[in-house]
Amino acid sequence: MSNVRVRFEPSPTGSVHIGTARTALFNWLYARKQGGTFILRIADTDKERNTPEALDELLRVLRWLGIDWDEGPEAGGDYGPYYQSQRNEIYKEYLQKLTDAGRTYEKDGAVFFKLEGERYTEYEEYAKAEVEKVRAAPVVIKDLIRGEVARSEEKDFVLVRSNGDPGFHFCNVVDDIAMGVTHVLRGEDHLSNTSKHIELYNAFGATPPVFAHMPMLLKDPKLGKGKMSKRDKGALIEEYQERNFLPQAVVNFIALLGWAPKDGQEVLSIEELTDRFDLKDVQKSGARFDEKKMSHLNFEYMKLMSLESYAVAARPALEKAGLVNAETDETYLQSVLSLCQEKIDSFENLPSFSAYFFSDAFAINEKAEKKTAKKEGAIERIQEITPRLDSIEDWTEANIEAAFNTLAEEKDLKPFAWYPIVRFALSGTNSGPDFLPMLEVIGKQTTIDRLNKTAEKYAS
RNA sequence: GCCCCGUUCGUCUAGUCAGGCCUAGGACACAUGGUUUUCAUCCAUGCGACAGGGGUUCGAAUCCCCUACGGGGUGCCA
Repeated sequence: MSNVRVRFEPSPTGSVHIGTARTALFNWLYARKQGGTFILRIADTDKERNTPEALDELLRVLRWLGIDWDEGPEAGGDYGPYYQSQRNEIYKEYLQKLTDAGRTYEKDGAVFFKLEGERYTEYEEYAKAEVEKVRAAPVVIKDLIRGEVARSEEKDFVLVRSNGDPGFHFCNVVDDIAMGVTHVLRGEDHLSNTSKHIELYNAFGATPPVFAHMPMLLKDPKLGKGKMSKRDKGALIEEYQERNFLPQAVVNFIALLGWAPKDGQEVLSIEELTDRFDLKDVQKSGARFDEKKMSHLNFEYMKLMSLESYAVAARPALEKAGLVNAETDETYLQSVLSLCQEKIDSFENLPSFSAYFFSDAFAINEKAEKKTAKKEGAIERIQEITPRLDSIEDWTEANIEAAFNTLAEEKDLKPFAWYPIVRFALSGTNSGPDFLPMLEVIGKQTTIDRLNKTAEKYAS
């Protein structure tokens, strides 16, 4: 194991944003690639917004994505506690160090960090007020993605709020020092704040970690400006869970947001991602999320699955639609699914595509109805083929095909004359899986019943 | 306002560090055609970008400067 130590520090305030998931993933990927340690640290200092349910949800989502942690909640570790709400003694201790060094002062009940340098006041447009500023020496941020970035802090900032809670910048740096964090990978929104953090490292006499600021995930321009927010469509991992996306597809997709492997391969398992991952290949500019590409990746994974695991993954969507239940015969389910796997690009579309295999109460497509059942001679076609099919003893694809061919020869037509109307009678639509296998799977009795029913219904 | 980061097809990106191999490659999307005598699969083809301007150079997507545009920060949020 290398000495690389990275951490992911989410605040458990509800659902998991796709950008949060990406930050977790990139930290995890880096730790695994380097043989380092991945720490999960919970930023739960805001008591009103943090709930135990939200924390459970967070852990559940991480596990669903296949992200595990070496230190943190439920995993333990030598640098705990891993909840910021339980680290007050440590914060007090570190605050004392700064106070002893003469780097703090109190104002309005809060504790501020005192920058070093010449002081002056200036009218600031942003604050719309005269503010005190400091000409502090620039600090250099060593960033694996952006190179060296120089920036100077110009205002003292809050360490401990007037209600006694330590603030983000302070907790962040103290925890990273105390936990021996070596690399900090986070969103670009923290780049400007990093000069505060380096001021703090310097004040503690600690060596800053190596930083890597990842590009922002941007909102679809049609929806507005700026970074993607939790309210935007596609922004929440939970949405993909509900829509029965495959976790490996979600992981693959978010890994490709702001990063690309050198060899250009796009469909990558989490092992292959780990193997190829390199911070040098992370993009500098913001990335926009494309649901179509996400679906495409999902389909690629759906096609790669064995029929057994495909069936396992398909069940939730089919059960939600009320088409299958625990009693549904697994062999039948798999034979239906074997027809769908190559055709259908998402589990959320599976129920509408396959409903008629499980229920007689399937929807009737009006366009298909017009093109088949309501056409001249449709009933005759059904009446011609039904007895032929009924007389088949061994209901196999080959025998079914033979029945159609024999009839077609007798009538001097092509089997195609019967296919569409039969497909419609069985499925209520004019599209679906390959025709003959579909009949075989549906079974003889159901086929005959539906043909008779359709003939009756459109007889007048 | 000030500070920081960025800018290659509609989108994700390769190429930029070490300038010529780039008439800029791939993927998704889209369009057309084909296969599947169904289709949402599959195959083929097409469409489509170096933000603009100036420099440096024999030569610039690649290096430098300016402008424009985008993003972020500037919170007793994280």
